[in-house]
Amino acid sequence: MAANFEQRREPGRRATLKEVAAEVGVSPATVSNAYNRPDQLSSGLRERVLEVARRLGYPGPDPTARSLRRGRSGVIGVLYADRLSYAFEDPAAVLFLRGISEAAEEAGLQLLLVTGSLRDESDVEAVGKAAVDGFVVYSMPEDDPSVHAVIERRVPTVLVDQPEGMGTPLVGIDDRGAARAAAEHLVSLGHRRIGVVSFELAREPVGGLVGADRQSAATFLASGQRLRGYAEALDPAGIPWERVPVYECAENVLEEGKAAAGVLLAPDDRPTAILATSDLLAFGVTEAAEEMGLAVPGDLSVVGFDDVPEAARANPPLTTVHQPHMEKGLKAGRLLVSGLRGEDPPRTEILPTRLVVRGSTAPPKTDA
Amino acid sequence: MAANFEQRREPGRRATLKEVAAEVGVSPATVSNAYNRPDQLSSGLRERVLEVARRLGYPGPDPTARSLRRGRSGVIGVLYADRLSYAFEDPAAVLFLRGISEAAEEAGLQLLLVTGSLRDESDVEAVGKAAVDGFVVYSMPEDDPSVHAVIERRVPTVLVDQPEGMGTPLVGIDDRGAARAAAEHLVSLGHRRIGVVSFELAREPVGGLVGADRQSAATFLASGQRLRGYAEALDPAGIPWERVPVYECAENVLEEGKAAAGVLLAPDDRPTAILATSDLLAFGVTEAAEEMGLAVPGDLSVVGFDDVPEAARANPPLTTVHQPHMEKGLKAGRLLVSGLRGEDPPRTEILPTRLVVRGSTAPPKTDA
DNA sequence: CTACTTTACTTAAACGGTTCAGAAAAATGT
DNA sequence: ACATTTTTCTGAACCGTTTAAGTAAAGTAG
Repeated sequence: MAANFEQRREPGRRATLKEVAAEVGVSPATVSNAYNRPDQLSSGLRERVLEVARRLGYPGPDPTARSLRRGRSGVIGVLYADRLSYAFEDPAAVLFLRGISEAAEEAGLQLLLVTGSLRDESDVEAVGKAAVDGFVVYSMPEDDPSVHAVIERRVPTVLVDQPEGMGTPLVGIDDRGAARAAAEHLVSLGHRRIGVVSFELAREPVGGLVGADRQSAATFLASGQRLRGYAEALDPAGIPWERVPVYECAENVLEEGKAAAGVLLAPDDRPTAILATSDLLAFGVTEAAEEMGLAVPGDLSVVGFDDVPEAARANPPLTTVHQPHMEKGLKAGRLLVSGLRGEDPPRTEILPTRLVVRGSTAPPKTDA
Repeated sequence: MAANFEQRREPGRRATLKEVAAEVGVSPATVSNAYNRPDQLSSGLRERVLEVARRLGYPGPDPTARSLRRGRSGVIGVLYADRLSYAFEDPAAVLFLRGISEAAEEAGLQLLLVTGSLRDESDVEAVGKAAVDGFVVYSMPEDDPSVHAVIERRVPTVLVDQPEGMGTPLVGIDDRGAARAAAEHLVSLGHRRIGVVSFELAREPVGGLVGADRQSAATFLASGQRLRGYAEALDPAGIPWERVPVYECAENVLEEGKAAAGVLLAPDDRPTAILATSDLLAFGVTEAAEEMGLAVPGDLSVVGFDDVPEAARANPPLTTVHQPHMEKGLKAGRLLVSGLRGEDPPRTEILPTRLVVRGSTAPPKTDA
């Protein structure tokens, strides 16, 4: 008795189930049942167990031990390419996370944010160290070691915005078709000199103008497909893709969009329109243009991609490709959940997109 | 591709460390060392172990088992009041999460998002079921059972925007002082008829106008303190607080702000200014006002709280109280990390705020 | 009052690793 | 060649639970 009392006061050490059992004078199994299967005990004893637990400061069954024994953790991991902190910078990613967290809540699961392998090799471990029942892999280049690590883990997985891989369920959009529509919009407005601003093409982004070789080597599905989509619209319109300058940004952030614009808008035969593969980059382009004294859309049309909420509120409102980010997260999450239940979810879900024409695009000025 | 076939995951059990050991013909300890302490093996044997592991499809030590044995999980939990999906709706919360995730990355930890107890009782369990080494509790009413559950868990914890509790480290701002400044700003502009829009005052928000009794019973620290701050500025200015209408929103979302405005702006002696306890609510007020044909700031001044990035870009730009959300997350995260290391972190960190006067406030129209 | 079902617990074997205290073998010093 | 250190690997306890299978006692049917 006295010993137990002492233990309670001891800082640091928490009581264990076994200790509670000893104190009550029952077997550990009974204490476990008190928490997990109340119907297996007389309610009197259960009360007594709970009461002793309280007295001893036993916080309930240890989650880790329980997970080990039960074989599942009740957690789903989200693998994101960039540093976690960037995930929160991109409104599209935030929306996606929101969708996923909604799916997680539905299923009573929790969300573990797992940082992808950035430049650093050490972070591949993170995937192996994550105690999760399954993964959602969001927007990673296909050659990323972290993605490989996820596959190696052999847990249910859903890929998002990625090439199909080994029969893993997939959620995505028709990047190529959507990009084509964006480019066609510019063509139909009469633009002939067009520049492209893309985010990372592959794991090690170069940052700067890139040629066809690098473009076709893109391992970041979204980038690669979007560029192809642009090409498919421009080429037939008599705008040879080889002559279209493509700037690869090192990161999907506004600042990089500005930098890109700085380069693309420099030459004398400056483009009359810019296609950006994300709204964030498009905002950067707009900002840079305005700083250079170019009016949008008067002197320069800008098209984004994503249709984040800010796009509609921007000044001018951004013409962009809408995609259902939150729904993408929700779908991905639900697919994973059904995978966890042992069901066999549909292989592929392609979500619809649409071009939203707003105020950032207009016919080019007829150069006098 | 043939490679795909090869990698296609075999159905059935994953190999365990023990099986790998058996196959290689060494003890489990050696396999464990191959992964965790390479210096304890001859490199030749290590190679052999890793090779067999690969062949058997052993994904490396199970994270859960490892956590159990090691006594730590490498995960920090973030407890947020609302449903997880709402956490991503409030830009302030997103910024905070970003700060936290940065701190987590610094320390090589992962982030588990734990949903607080909403209305539902069942979610208190979530806290007990989370396999984490510590918690950051973000902006919860002090009487919330989840918060209590966290304390019960007896793991290192950092409270954010909350009353001090049991010697737990705390990160916050001077809500009262900041709110006072906001209200004083309106007073100095000459406003006499002022309305207040607050988010939840306690766990079970009422939604509607609330009297002094409920106000003083606020368990949501931020709300309570901000109201007191407003009162401290208005009372001495000859605007008796009892006469100031206070509308409690059921949730911190734009729509609720609109609803509040609908009520507050209805009467004949409508306020010339509104104090909102968050920017999100302020946006709602502005939107409602404009729909009612009231110009901001011409007919109505609006002051927010938080200074989320959108505040500066809004139309008109919102006058609001700036607080360093991301830094708050960063600080909280770092405090927790040092707590996990067994260090004894400072008890309390109060971060600075400042009133940012922008375009949504102006002197009241001199009613003719 | 006997045979059979329930109820209320207990036993003991997992779950999948880590780690500390050795033991055996190899390397080093003298 | 012998004592000593270093390297390489093993044994076994342990982390804190859950759960299938079993047992004793109590309840029910006939």
